[in-house]
Amino acid sequence: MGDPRPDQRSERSKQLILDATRALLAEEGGVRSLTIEAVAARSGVAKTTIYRRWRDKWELALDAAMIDTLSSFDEPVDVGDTREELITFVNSAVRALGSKPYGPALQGLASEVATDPELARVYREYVVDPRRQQIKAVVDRGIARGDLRPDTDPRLIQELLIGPIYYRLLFSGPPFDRKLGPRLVDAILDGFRVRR
Amino acid sequence: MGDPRPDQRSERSKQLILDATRALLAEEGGVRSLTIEAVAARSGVAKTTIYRRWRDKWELALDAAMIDTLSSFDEPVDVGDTREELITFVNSAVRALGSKPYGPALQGLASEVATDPELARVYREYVVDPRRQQIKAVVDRGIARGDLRPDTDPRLIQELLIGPIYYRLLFSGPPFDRKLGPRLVDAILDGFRVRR
Amino acid sequence: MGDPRPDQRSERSKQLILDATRALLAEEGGVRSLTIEAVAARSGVAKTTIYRRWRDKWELALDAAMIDTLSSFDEPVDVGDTREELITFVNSAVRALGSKPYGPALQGLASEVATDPELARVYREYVVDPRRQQIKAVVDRGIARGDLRPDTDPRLIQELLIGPIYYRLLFSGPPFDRKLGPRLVDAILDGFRVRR
Amino acid sequence: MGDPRPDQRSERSKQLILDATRALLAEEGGVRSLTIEAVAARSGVAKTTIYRRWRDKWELALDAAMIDTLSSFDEPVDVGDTREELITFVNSAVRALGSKPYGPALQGLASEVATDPELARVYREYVVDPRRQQIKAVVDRGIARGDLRPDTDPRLIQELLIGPIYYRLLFSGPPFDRKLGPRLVDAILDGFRVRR
DNA sequence: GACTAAGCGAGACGGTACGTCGCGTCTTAAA
DNA sequence: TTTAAGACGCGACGTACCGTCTCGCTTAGTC
Repeated sequence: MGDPRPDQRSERSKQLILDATRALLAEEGGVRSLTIEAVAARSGVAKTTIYRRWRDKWELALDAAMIDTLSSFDEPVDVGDTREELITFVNSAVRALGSKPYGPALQGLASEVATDPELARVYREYVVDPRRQQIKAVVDRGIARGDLRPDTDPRLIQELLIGPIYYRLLFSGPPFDRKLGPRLVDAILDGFRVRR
Repeated sequence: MGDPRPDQRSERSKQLILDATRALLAEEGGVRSLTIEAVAARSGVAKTTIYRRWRDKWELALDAAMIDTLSSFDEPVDVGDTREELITFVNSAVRALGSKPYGPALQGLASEVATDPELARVYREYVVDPRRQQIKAVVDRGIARGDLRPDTDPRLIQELLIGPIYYRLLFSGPPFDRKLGPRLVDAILDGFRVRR
Repeated sequence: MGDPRPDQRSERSKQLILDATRALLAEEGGVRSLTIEAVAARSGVAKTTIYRRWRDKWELALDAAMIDTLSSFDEPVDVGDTREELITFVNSAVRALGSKPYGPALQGLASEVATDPELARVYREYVVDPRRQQIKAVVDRGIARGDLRPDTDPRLIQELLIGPIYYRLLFSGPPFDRKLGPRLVDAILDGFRVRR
Repeated sequence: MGDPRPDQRSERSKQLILDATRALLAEEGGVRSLTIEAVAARSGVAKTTIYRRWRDKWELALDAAMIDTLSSFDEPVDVGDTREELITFVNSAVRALGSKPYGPALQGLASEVATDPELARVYREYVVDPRRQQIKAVVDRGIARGDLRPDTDPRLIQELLIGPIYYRLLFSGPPFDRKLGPRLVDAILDGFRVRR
């Protein structure tokens, strides 16, 4: 009684489900080919088992796509150079959105995240907020160093750096090349106005 | 007489459909409550009549949402002040995405536009490209006036100004207030770097 | 006024319609591939033109199938031999039901004739009744000759000879060979009881 | 995996579906008023549940109509009298085709059975073949008794007895009275030829 | 030889039913 | 007790044809 032995099948089937989900997301069709029934079929798991763990396919997709992508984000550690730290920050986003299964998954999830409060909460908790922490740290250091203006708003910086990448992913199309990060960072550092 | 009168029913039912679509989009639920059957029921039109004109509910939603929204975009005409022209440009986007039915519609459409090439084509043709023309004109004038650096890339400007707005709409949430436009414009004009 | 205006296009389109109908009936699929829209498309005639002349596709099919089939029925004229006359009678039915487009058409029409009073009326008027007249004449002559029993009921004779052929067409399947006619006739002439 | 699982709901919904089907078949309109949607509505079952078990409405109708009708067919057991046994045989058919829901169902099914090989297969397996077995037994006994000619063909007998009944049901109309059976049997036993 | 109404082609329309997909729930049997 | 298996109610999909209804255009026969 009260035996704290986790059922091993539980963990195993969870992995099977996530693997199948990632495979489906990476396939032609992205979220389109992601149905609970397809995940069940491919993973050899019963639909019930999936629903026991995730509310619907969007949470499942988000979970599956985030898991190893988020851990691959580079922490913009203090290297003494604000520009470089910002590039590190934005490059992680460019890389993630430009590759599978995260890119296609996010294309498919955008509408749901925008629309479903619970999914938005999860997304913000696991993706938006941690990154805000990161950018805040970078900005704070930048201000301390005297690189950035003291009133620099981290949220605005984040939106200016990340927004265009999502915009390309969703509306105006690729590319997601190496140069994108530096160009964005230089733009928001220097601005486009001519100095007189 | 000699008056080439197109089929009146045709035009009439088209309007009924678009009105019903807009009404549904503006309701609680946005694109979620937009089903072809609901549009048919509300407009008093047969499903087949809808399918005769639009491939699926996404094209219908795009059409319905764009029609009067696009025409409400302010043309950033030459007023001799680049900053003001950019604000005019970005304010149109803020206003559109912040109000019904365009905002909710675009939330629902994002995933489809990102995923369906035909829908993307339409969206780019009717939304992205015209706005690119506008921003290009503004940038060209800005360069000519000596306000903007000669190598200023209109696409980058557009993405920096528009991207964050979409990002809020889809991922990080409101607000879409008056100040957003000026803040974005000032950010990309001046940058955040401290001048030495 | 009140003048009968013979429009020649009228007659022409009628022929086009009937030809297209017969072609469709003879095709793989029989009545299944017979839709008013298909007839219109194949004949190059407007749907309206078809509906102007026939109530629905069943009447059209019946009309098209009967036209040259009925005229091909052999009249069982007086040849002095009742058995031979009966064989002539039944052979016409075997031949008609065994060939296109009449056979397939009747397979498709059976349910409608059984169910739609108006169609039944037409069918009886143009098919059943004339054949009843024929069989009555044969029977009358047979009785007069002393070949048939005086109380011989023509309707029963007709049903015994024709019923089995329809039964094969609809339920138990082919063949419709040469021997079928004589076998049926001999059966109902002689019966199967052993004489003592 | 291949486990025979007696799902109780399964059996229950099957009965609900068949009951609703039989009710609709017995109504004014016969197979005309039989749509899958109507069956679903009346039985309180989902359309998909119907399609899971029957390919289309024809198979459903056949199934529903046959089930208790076939079991009501009298077995023409050996009573020492061939005529009587034949009458027993044919009376079952007269009674079945003359009453609901079998009669109307068969009117509606005729065209489909004639046209759809799979439906024909089912019909022959469950209706035609068993009855052929019956008639064969009767004929065999009749020959053994010396009542019937030794070369009597059971298939021909069956077609002569059954064909006319179907013919009335589908083409020439009622009645299906008590006398029909005996008249048919006597006709094929004695024939109409005058003995000399 | 020009006029005019009937007949025509074209095809949009409201409508019914189709057969399918995938959802999320629920039940059962085995492990 | 947790699974796999899968039936179920449900909502919506997109399609096929139905039979009705304008729309001009064509054309025959009358003036």
